[in-house]
Amino acid sequence: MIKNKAPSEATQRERILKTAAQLFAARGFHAVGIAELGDAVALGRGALYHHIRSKEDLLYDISREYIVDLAAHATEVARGDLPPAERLALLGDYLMQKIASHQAELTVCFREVQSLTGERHREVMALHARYEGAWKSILVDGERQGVFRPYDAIVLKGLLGMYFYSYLWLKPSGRVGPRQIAERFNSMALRALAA
Amino acid sequence: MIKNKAPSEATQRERILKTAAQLFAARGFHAVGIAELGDAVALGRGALYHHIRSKEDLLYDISREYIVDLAAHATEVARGDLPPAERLALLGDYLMQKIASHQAELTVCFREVQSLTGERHREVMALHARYEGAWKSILVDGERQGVFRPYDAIVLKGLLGMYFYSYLWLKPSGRVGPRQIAERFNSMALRALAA
DNA sequence: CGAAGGGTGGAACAATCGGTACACCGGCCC
DNA sequence: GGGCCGGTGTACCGATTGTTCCACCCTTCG
Repeated sequence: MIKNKAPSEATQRERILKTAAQLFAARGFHAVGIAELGDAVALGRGALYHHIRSKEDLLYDISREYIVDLAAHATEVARGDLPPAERLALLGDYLMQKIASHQAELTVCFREVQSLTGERHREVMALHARYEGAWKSILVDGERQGVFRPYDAIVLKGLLGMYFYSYLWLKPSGRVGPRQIAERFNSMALRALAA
Repeated sequence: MIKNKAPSEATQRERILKTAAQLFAARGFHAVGIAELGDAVALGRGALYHHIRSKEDLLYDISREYIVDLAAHATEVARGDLPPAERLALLGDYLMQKIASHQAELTVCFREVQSLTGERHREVMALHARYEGAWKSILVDGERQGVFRPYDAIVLKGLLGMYFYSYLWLKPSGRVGPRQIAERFNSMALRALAA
């Protein structure tokens, strides 16, 4: 039956993607070999290659999924008609939640982009730019409405760095959860932006 | 003469370190092979290994030099008796200047630490912690003097992320120089910290 | 003039790299 | 029951990995 086969295969692939993300996040894309990944998922190389196309595709699939998700959410929120400060807080919340719930994947997405090549690299970089563009449009809106200072690309880079860099130090078992972290970062951002 | 030999050898080694830093920064430590590095410096593998001990030592030397420098400067400034806001600005200035003037090396220092192993990894991580500790002590001082809000580790992480992340997007030929970037980041930090 | 020694290039090392080919197993449908 | 086929393990591919070894070259010094 298709019904029995499909889910099993899908979960195998998801398991491989998850394990690969953890290994890549911990030691770096090029530092992890196919053999090591095979051991980690308890699969021979032949079986492994039945589920993936290539090692780089693995990195591509992991990175793409999450930056697409972030960009889609941010684009939607940016287009809304909420006050800019609230839109910005929504982006901050969502970002911190994603990093906290999928830290390995987002570490890969942020830190290992450079290991993609050719068209795949360009595509993922374009998605990163799209995400940043959504933030920018909110900052520009805030300026037009007179609630934010004049838009400054450096300020935007600084804010994104503040949120992004958390993939490095976030502890899943930390005392303060992602919601509280987002709250503090959001209020820092708003204080920095307030006209 | 020793005088003729030593400088030549020293500059050879420095040239290797600089080239390695650029390659590691552009494509990642494990993605760059010794053969490629040899080509880049126009040296055979044998000649190359006459100047370095191992590939990982290359990464260690690059990382260590700059985090030691940052930590030393930050520790000294933190111990000073300037107002906390000014001490913080000094750290921000120095950090941005270093990133701008040695972007490849600091990219390696920040992004490739994970590729170090064993004792070398622990040592460099400890230096990073030392650097962060200097920032923390300034924030705590500011709290005691009543000029900063109560110390919050999350806020510190956010501020450091804002500065650090610039290794990714900084353009040496950018319109705004590192001093102006530091100025804006510093004022953002102070607005976020102001009691 | 000969010994010495740092600097160099290149061969060779075992190990591992990502990826492919193929034989086999087990449950499915006809 | 026989053919089919997705899933799997294993052997193997050429290429490249980091590192070592050694013969050479050139300068310097005795």
